Amino acid sequence: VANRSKSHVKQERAFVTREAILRAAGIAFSTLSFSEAKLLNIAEEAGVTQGALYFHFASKNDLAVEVIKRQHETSSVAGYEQLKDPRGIEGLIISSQILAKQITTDPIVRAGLRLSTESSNLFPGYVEVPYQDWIENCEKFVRKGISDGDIIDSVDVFEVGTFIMESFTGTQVVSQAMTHWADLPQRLEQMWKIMLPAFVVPERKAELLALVKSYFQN
Amino acid sequence: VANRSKSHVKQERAFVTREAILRAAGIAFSTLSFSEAKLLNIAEEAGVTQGALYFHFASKNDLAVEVIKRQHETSSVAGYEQLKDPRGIEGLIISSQILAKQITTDPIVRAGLRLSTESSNLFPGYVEVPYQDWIENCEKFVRKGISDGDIIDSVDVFEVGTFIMESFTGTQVVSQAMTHWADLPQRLEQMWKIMLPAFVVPERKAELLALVKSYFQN
Amino acid sequence: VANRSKSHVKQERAFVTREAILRAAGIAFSTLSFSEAKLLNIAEEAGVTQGALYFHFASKNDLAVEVIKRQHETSSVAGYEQLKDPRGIEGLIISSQILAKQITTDPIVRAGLRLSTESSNLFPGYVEVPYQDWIENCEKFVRKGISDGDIIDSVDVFEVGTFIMESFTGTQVVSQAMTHWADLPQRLEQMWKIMLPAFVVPERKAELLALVKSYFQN
Amino acid sequence: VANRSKSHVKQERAFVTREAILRAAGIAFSTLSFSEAKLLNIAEEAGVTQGALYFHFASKNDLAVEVIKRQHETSSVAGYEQLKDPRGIEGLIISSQILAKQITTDPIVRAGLRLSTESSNLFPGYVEVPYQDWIENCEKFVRKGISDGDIIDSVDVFEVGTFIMESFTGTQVVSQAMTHWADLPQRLEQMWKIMLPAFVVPERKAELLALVKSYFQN
DNA sequence: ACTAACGGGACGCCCCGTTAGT
DNA sequence: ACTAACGGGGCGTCCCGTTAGT
Repeated sequence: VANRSKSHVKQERAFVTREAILRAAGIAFSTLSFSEAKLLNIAEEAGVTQGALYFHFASKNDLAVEVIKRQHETSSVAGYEQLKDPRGIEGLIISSQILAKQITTDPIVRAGLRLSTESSNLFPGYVEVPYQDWIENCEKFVRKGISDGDIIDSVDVFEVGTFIMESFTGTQVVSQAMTHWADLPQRLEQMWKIMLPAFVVPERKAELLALVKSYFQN
Repeated sequence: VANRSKSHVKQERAFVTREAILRAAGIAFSTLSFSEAKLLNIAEEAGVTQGALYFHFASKNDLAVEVIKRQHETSSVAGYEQLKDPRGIEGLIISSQILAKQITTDPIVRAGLRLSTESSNLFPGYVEVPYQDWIENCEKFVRKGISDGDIIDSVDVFEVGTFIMESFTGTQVVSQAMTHWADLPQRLEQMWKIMLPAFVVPERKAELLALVKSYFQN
Repeated sequence: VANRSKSHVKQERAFVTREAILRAAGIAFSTLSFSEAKLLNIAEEAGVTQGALYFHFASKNDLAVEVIKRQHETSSVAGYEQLKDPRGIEGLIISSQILAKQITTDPIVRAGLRLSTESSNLFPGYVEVPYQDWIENCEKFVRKGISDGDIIDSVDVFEVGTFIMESFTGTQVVSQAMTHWADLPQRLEQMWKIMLPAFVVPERKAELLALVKSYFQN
Repeated sequence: VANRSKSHVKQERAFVTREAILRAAGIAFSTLSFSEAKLLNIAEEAGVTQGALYFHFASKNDLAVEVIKRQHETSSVAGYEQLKDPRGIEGLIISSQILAKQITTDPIVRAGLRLSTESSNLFPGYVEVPYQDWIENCEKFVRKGISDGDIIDSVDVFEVGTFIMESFTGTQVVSQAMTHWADLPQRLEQMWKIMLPAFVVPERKAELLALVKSYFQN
C-alpha cells in the first residue's frame, strides 16, 4: 500500500492518476528499455495526457527513478519480513520465492530491476544499492542458518551470501531471457536443489529439499 | 586485370573501415542501450561519415545484429576449443575464465551480450540461442567430468549444467553492476569455490580448488 | 454588515496579492521578453500559485497589459507634475531626471517600456501612445521655454520636442545595453550638455548647464 | 557578398539553402522576438525542412548568432567605407544614411539589431560591441570634422561622438515604434537639422544643412 | 566502387498557458 | 484561491535516402 499520508485536500483523484501512471510506467519499462519506452505510450496506457504526467513527474528520468524506488520498497519488504522468522535457511528460501512471485506478477518490480541494471548510467547510485542490500540480507540469513545448525559453520558467511545472491540473479536473468519468467519458480527450485548441498549440513539436506519442493509447487 | 587489383585495394580498405565501424559499434552498444547509442557517434568514433556507415550496414538494426553475430563467434570458440580437452571440469573452469577475459577486454563481446539480453524484442531469436548453447556445452563438460571421476555420478547432468550457466551469468551481471566487470575474476574464483562442493566428489575438491586459484590469479 | 467587514478583509488580502503579482511580473517582464517570461516563475516570485494568478488576471496578456498601464500611470505623473512648474526648460530637465530614476529603480516601469516596445504586436496601440505623449509634453515645455526667453524663438517647436524625446530614448537604450542603466544619470547629464547649445539662447547656456549638473549629481 | 571560400566540394546547393535560411531568419527575427519566432516558420519561409535547418545551424540560438554576425558585417562596412572619405562630417551623415537604408531594406540588419538589443541575455557579449564600434567611428569622424574646420574645436570628441550615436539610436527606435521605419530618413534629416548647430561652426551650418537635405531626399 | 555532403521527415521530451473541480 | 489536469506545440535530433564527387 502506497503512502498517501502527505495528501492534503482532494488528492484522491491525484493519488489515483499517479498510481495509474506508475503502473503504466511499470509495464513500459519492464517491456522496453528506458529510451525505447515512450512517455506518450505510458500516458495513453495510464489514460491521462502527457500534461497530467508532467504534473506528477518532472521528467522521464524522474518517473523512472520513482519506479525504481517503488520496486525497491516492494522487494525490500520480502526480505525484511522474513528476517523476523526464527529459521534462517527457510527465510531465505521463502524470500526467493516471494521475490520470484513479485517478478512474475508485478510489472513495477520487473521495471525497477531492468532500469537499475541496464540504465545504470542514468540513475547513478541506484544500481549497487539493491544488490548490496540483498547480499547483506543473505548474510544475515546464512548466519542464522549456521546458528540453527542448518549451515556448515566453517563457511565464509559473506562469500556464501554473495554466491546465493548471484545465483538467484543469474537464474532470474536466464529465465527472463528464455521464457520471460514463466519458468522462474521451477528454475529456482532446481537452483536450490543443486545449491543447498554446497553449504548445508548433510543431515538437514533431505528435509530442506522437501521444503523447497513444497514452496515452489504451490 | 588492372580492374581486379584496384578492386582488391578497395576491398582491403573497405574491410578496414568495416572493422573500424564494428569496433566503434561495440564500444557504443556496450556502454549504451540500443536506442541510446547514436549512429553519428559510432561513425565519429570509427572515423567515418554516416554515409560510409550506411554503405556497409543497411541500418542501425543491421549493425547491431552484426555485432551480436561477431560476439557469438568469438565466445563460442572459447567453449568449443576447451571441449577438445580431455578433462571435463578443468575445461569448464578454463572456459569461464576465457569468457571472463573476453567480457572484460572485448567491447564487442560486451555489446553483443547487452544487445541480446536487453533489446531482445528487436532481435528475436538471438537471445535464447547463446544461453542454450552454453547450457549444452556445460552439460558436455559435466558428462566428461563424471567419466573423469571428478563429478558425483548421481547428479542430473542437465540440471547441474544449467545451474553452472546460471551462476556464471549471475556473477557476471552482478560484477557488471557493481564494478563494471573489474572484479569479475575474483568473483568467479569465489563462485567456483562455493559451487564446486555441490557436485564434485570430495576427494577431488582440494585439487580443483587449487586449480581454480591458479587460473584466476594469473 | 458582518458580511461587509469580512469582505473588506478579503479585499485587503486580494489587493496585497494583486500588487505582489504585479511586482513579480514587473521583475520578470523587465528581465525577460514576453514569451521568455513564464507565469509559473512570476507566481513563485509573487509567492502565490498559478491559480491565484489567474484569479486576478485573465491571461498572461492581460497581466502584461496591466503592467504597461501601471508604468504609463507612473511615468505620466513625472511630466504632468512638472508642467505645472512655471519654468519650461527646467521642467524638462527635471522630468528627464525623474524618468531616469523611475527606469533605474522601478522594475514595473522598465517592464512596461520593454513590453510596449518589443512586443508591440501583442499590445497594439500601446507602443505609439507613450512616445506621442512625451513628444507633446516636450513641445509644451519647449513652448514655455521660448516664452521664458530660454529657447531661441525661431526653432520649430515640434521638431525640437521630437528631437529631445528621441535623444532621451537613445540615451536610455544605449545605457541599458552597455551598463544596464547604471550610468544613465551621467549619460543624461552629458546629453543635456551637448544638446542644450543647439536651441538654447547663448545668454542662458551657462546657467542651465550648471542646473543640469546639480540635478544629475545629487 | 557572403564568404564561401570555406566551401569544399559540392557546396553550391548548401550555400543557397544556407542563405535562404538566413534570409528567412532575418524576416522572422526582425518581426518577432527571439522566442516568438518559431523555427518551423523560418524553415517554411526558407522552403526547407527543419532537418535541413538543423544541418546548417545547430540550434535556434546558433542561427540567431549567425544573423547577428551577418548584420554586424553588413553594418560595419558602412562606417569603415566612409572613414576613407577625407571629409569628416560628411562621412558621418552619409554613414547614417547608409545605415538607415540598411535598416529599412535589409531584414537581417533589423533582425540583428533587434536580437542584440532585446535578447542580450541570450547572446552575451554581442550587445555592447556594435555600440562601442559606432561610438569609436563617430569619434573618428568628429576628429576629422574638427581638423576640417567644420566642428568647433573646443568640444569633447568622445562626448559628441557618443551623443551622435545615442541620438541616431533613439531616432531609429522611435521611427520603428511609430511607423516601422517608414519615416526614418525624414526623422534623420530633422535630427541632423537640430543637432548640427550644437557642435558645428556657424559658418559651415548652412552648407551642411543643404547637404543633409540632398542626402535624405534622394 | 566508394565516400561525403546534404536534405527530409518524424517524433520525443519538455513545458507552457489555461481551465475544471473544490 | 488552489490542486489537478489538459491540450498544444517547440526544439532538438535521429535515422535515413539521395545526389554528387573521386
